[in-house]
Amino acid sequence: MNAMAKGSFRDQVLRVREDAIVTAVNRLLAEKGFEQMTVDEVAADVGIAKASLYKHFASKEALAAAAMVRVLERTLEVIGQLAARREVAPFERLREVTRWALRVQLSGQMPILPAQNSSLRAELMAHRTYLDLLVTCSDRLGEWIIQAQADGQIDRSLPPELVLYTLFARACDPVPGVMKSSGRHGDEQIVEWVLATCFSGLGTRPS
Amino acid sequence: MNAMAKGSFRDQVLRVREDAIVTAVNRLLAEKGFEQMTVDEVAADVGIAKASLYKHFASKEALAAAAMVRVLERTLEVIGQLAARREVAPFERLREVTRWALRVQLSGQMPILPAQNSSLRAELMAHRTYLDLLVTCSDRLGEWIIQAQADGQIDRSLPPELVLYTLFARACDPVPGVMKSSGRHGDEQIVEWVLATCFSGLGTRPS
DNA sequence: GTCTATAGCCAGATAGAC
DNA sequence: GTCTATCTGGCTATAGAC
Repeated sequence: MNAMAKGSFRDQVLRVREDAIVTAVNRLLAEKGFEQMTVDEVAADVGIAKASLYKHFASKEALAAAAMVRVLERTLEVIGQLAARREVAPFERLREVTRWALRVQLSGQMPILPAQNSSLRAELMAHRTYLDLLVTCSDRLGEWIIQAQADGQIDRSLPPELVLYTLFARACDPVPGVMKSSGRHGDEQIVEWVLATCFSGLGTRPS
Repeated sequence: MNAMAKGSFRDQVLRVREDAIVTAVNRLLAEKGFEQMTVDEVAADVGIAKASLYKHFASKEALAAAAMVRVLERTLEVIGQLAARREVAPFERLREVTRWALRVQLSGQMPILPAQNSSLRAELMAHRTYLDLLVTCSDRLGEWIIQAQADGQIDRSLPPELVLYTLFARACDPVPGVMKSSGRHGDEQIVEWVLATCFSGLGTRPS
């Protein structure tokens, strides 16, 4: 939480440690969600005492918020990279972002969407950095959605917000995980199938 | 749990009470999920003491299992009614089942899909009635899926199990609830939009 | 800043009177 | 079967020594 300066050696050690904490939290959030994750597990995973965790982060909610912030930062990086590729149409950019999210999900590193009633929800809604990143992320994706609708590549009768929520939801969908747990299919194959159901739907095109 | 006989008056009273319990559990499962639901809430909602609940159901997991069983029974009823309408194609039947599930979800009565790691999961996997209903339900939907693929109405490149999981997942998707919470759209409109994203996808058909 | 030990709380489950 | 009162265990968070 502190130690933003990267000058001294001690501070760098601190940053590395906090990064390890956030990584552990991120993995546990992906595995079991906020309520089911215990601070003891996080401490054990990082290899330090629970009390030490609380020297870095004020609460369990703060731990989760840090992980959510990092996910959003990475998402914005991916969005930025795609935005630089001017030859890629908005519709394809949305597909690429979703593809990236599905891969992260299948690798067990996508934190579960905070439930509508979670105690986490309130804290996140008061977390400036998180909210700012979320809004930025939504805005950039929202632009692409509207452009894709103008291009005739996304159904114009769908409200852009519905499309946005649908993409967010697909990033946390249980379906890829269930398919993976059968052990019969590779990650890339699952990603392509889920992408197909998301963008093309279950039905075939009428000829 | 007991009192299957409907003979005596006392037993009927018991059945009505247990039905009220299951209804409350069902609502709370839909609202907050298994882990977030507390037995105290259930008792308060029914209007009896917590200890009395445990005279009817052995554990919190047993409460949830009863609710899940009832949902599956109702699902099978819907499936049975659709099966009787021979003029409706399998693809349309799948859409109708999904439409029904989305309506139940929006009315706040669809229990949340049990998470892969939940303590509930283990108990359900040992619950004969639940498993039997789940398998029956999956088999009947699976038949329709395969027929719809043979009819060329569902993408043949998708594994039937993926289609099945996708339909189950859509019944518990957070998207309809989030759309409803904005208060700007009616339930039926939301149902149609979500059905469209599910069966036709986000993209428009190439002409 | 790290640890051990523990406070404080809450939720699932039970005891025992009626 | 229903109640009140209580037990038990697990979890967040903190005290205090080093």
